[in-house]
Formats: sequence, structure tokens, C-alpha cells
Amino acid sequence: MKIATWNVNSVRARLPRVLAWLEANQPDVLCLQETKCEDDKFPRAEFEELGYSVETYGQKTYNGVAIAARGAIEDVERGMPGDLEDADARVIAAAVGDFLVVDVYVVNGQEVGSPKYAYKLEWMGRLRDYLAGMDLSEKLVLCGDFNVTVDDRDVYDPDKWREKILCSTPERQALQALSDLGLHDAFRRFEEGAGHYTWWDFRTRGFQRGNGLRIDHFLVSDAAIEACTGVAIDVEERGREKPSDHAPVVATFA
DNA sequence: ATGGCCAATTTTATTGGA
Repeated sequence: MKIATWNVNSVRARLPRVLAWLEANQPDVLCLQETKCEDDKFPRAEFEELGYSVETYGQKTYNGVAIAARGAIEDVERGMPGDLEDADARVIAAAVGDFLVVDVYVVNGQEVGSPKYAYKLEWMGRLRDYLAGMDLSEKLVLCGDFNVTVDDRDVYDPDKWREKILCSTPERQALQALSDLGLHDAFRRFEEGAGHYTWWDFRTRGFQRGNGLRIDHFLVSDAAIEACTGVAIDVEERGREKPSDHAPVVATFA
């Protein structure tokens, strides 16, 4: 079972890239973030032509998540408890085979101390409560764009980013609270070194300079980590024409 | 120290991203 996560930064703008990537990599499941389109505008037919069914939870312009899978996608849940009527489309959960997949696009937070930062921490707290209600004895895979680095190994210049957005202690604690439920950072099971990133800023030409952050993660249950045989960041995809600012990340399970 | 790029909509600016 190969499960991928990718913040595509608009599924319509990225469609040729996404379809080519699916054909080349053949994951069983692809979790998308920042689809940036309403469900009836999602390019569903193009995914289906490649043999993928799709469940979407989108909105106009911002946010938006979707799960594409070769097999049946069952028990789909959109949003989470505590969401308001017009809540951001940031989480979709479903069963695929014997895996429970939870696809998230965590709030960015803009700047430490800002109203959006407070919203980020509140949202992550609710995500924790939502997950606490799930069956964590199952093979549960929580993946997506968390907009938080786990520790300084995930940051190209930790001193520059000290207590800044994506790296602040409260954000890392909110992420740790998810791990404390019994979820494991699958990437770190296989790689302990620094310098492995999943996002590079367009504005600073971060990719060309090697300035990135690791903010896209797989947090998986005991049963899932036991089955996990590897996690790979597709850095090459980030270097192609008209890329997303995030690279796809692929977790493989026996 | 700052800004750079990219996408969508409110489009010839603005907002948000991280």
C-alpha cells in the first residue's frame, strides 16, 4: 500500500503535473491539499480516467482537500466536530482498504501572535480531539500539510526561524499533542538527519538555494508504523516545470 | 535587512500563502 500526500497549490493549475505524477508513481492513495476549488469544479474525470476514484471537500479560492484512490473510498467524513457552518475545508477522512486515512491542511497562522495564529492553535486542538475519538488501534494514517516543523532538523536556518511561524514552541507542542495520542512521525523512523524538506518558498527562490522546511508529515498509528517500510520525499518533482511549492511525500506499507 | 513568486478573484489591484 503506497499512500502519498501533496499540497498541490491549486489542483486545476497543477493538473498536468498531478496526472503525470500519478501515472509515473502509481500510489494507491493520494491525499491532496490546497485544491482551491469547489467540489463541482474539481477535475474528477481526469482522475477517473487514470483509474482513481476521488472524494473532495473543497471551497472557492482557498484551502480544499481531496482523497484519490485506486480502491473504494468508504466512510467519508468532511470537516470535523466544532466546525462552523462556513468552516474552512481543511480535513477529509475515509477508509481505504484496511487503512483509515485522515488528510489535513492545517491553518498557516501567518505570524506568531496574530489572530490567525490563535486560530491555528485552536484548530490543531480540535484536530487532536477529533483524532482522539478514532480507533487508534487500527492502521490510521494522518497525513498532509501541517504547516509546522517538528524540530530544528526540519529547518534550513533554525536561528533565523527561531520562534517564528511554522517553528514556534506552541505550534510544535500542538503537533506533539497529536503524536502523544500514539502517532509516529513515519519519516523519522527511517531518517534521523537534518536537511530533508518538503516545502521551499517561491518568493525567496528557496528551492534553488536549498532553503526549505519539512512541514508535510505522516503521523501514523502503531499498527501502521509496524507495516511502514519507507517514506520518501519526491524532491525531483519540486524541481520540474511549473511545480507546486510543496513536494509530494510517499509512505509505503507492507 | 528586505524582497523576491504564484494562484485566484475581488482582476490591471488585492489577498493569502509559509
